[in-house]
Amino acid sequence: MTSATSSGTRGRPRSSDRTDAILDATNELCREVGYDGLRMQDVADRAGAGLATIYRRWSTKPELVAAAMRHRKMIEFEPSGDPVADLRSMISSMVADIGTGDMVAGFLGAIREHEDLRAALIDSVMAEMRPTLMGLMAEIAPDATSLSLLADAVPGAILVRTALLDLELDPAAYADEVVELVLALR
Amino acid sequence: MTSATSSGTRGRPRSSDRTDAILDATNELCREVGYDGLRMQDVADRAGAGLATIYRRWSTKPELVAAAMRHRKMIEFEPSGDPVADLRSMISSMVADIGTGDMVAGFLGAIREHEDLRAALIDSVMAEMRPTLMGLMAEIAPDATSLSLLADAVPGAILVRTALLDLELDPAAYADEVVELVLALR
DNA sequence: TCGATACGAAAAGCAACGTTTCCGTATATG
DNA sequence: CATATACGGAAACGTTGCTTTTCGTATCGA
Repeated sequence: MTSATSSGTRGRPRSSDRTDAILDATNELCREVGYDGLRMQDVADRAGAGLATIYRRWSTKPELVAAAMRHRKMIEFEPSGDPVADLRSMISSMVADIGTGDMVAGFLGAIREHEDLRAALIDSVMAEMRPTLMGLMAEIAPDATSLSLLADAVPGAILVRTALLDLELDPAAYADEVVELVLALR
Repeated sequence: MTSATSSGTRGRPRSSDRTDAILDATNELCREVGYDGLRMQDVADRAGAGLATIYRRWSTKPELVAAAMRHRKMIEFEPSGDPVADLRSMISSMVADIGTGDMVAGFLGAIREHEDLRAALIDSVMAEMRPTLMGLMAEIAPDATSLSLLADAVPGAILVRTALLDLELDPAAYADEVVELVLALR
């Protein structure tokens, strides 16, 4: 039931089974209760692991969360050729991916203190998304000069509405709002 | 050196001097280190007060911070008649007021747990600003249909750039970006 | 089979910090 | 003047939650 990462070392190798279970549990809990609400003991319980098994791999909570963030796969996005439809579907995924207010809120506090966590969050949430987003918008409104502002404002409004105002955000409806704005820039 | 709030009660009255000093210290420290970084002991030290003097007035940290938030005066804003100039100046003030990333970041985590704190933050930062912002944008681009999205996206982009990306945001430059976007919607 | 290491479970260790309490002193009402 | 409360300073209390350690057992390489 285990696949070993057989190095040249002696003794029982670590189970990549356990590693994945822990990272998955971390991601699930992050989404459910946010960074602050995440307890190491809860991660262990959900993964069916012991605390020692976690700390053998990552030495602190932010390191674990950063690793978990990098572990989850990017939003898969396959362009259909219709930039408006693509933009719409991408924004929808983005809303769903950013998730509840709880999730993001705590992170913003935590990344102040842990640079590696910030990097992981940005890589996982922003870095991949931003060029795609700008590319699609540029296809729709080629002459618009404010696209880099929009690239920050589109996720920013999600943040304001979920984390600050605590609204339930409908992915499709939000996508429509953004599409309408970009279309107005043609 | 004190002005008393002489109620019908007996004993030495509380000094409004001390109340103001504590609220001011709270606001200063919030701006410097954010909500999470704010220590009750530090508030007391900066205000030259004792912890008992704080807790005699507010029973918890979030209550104190909420009170401090409501205590600071709104952004004063006097319309000049030129909506573009007014929008520019208003956005500038907004960037300066929202302040460093530290400030907002911790708040987003804290307001999840303290509804009164959320209300104070929204009243102090968003409530006053939003109608003014939308009004100015509507003057500039009367036919635009995306103004309510922009009303969340404009502060949202500030959030993303300061709290998430940790960029230094130049108030005037950011105001220019927003103005340019709104002008494109005419 | 032996030695080294991993595993889950449980129990300490321990540091931070909000909150409370105590002290001696100051300042109000009556 | 007597009483009640506020004040600053400092110490104490209590909780929370990350991190470490210990235990008996399991699983790998040699």
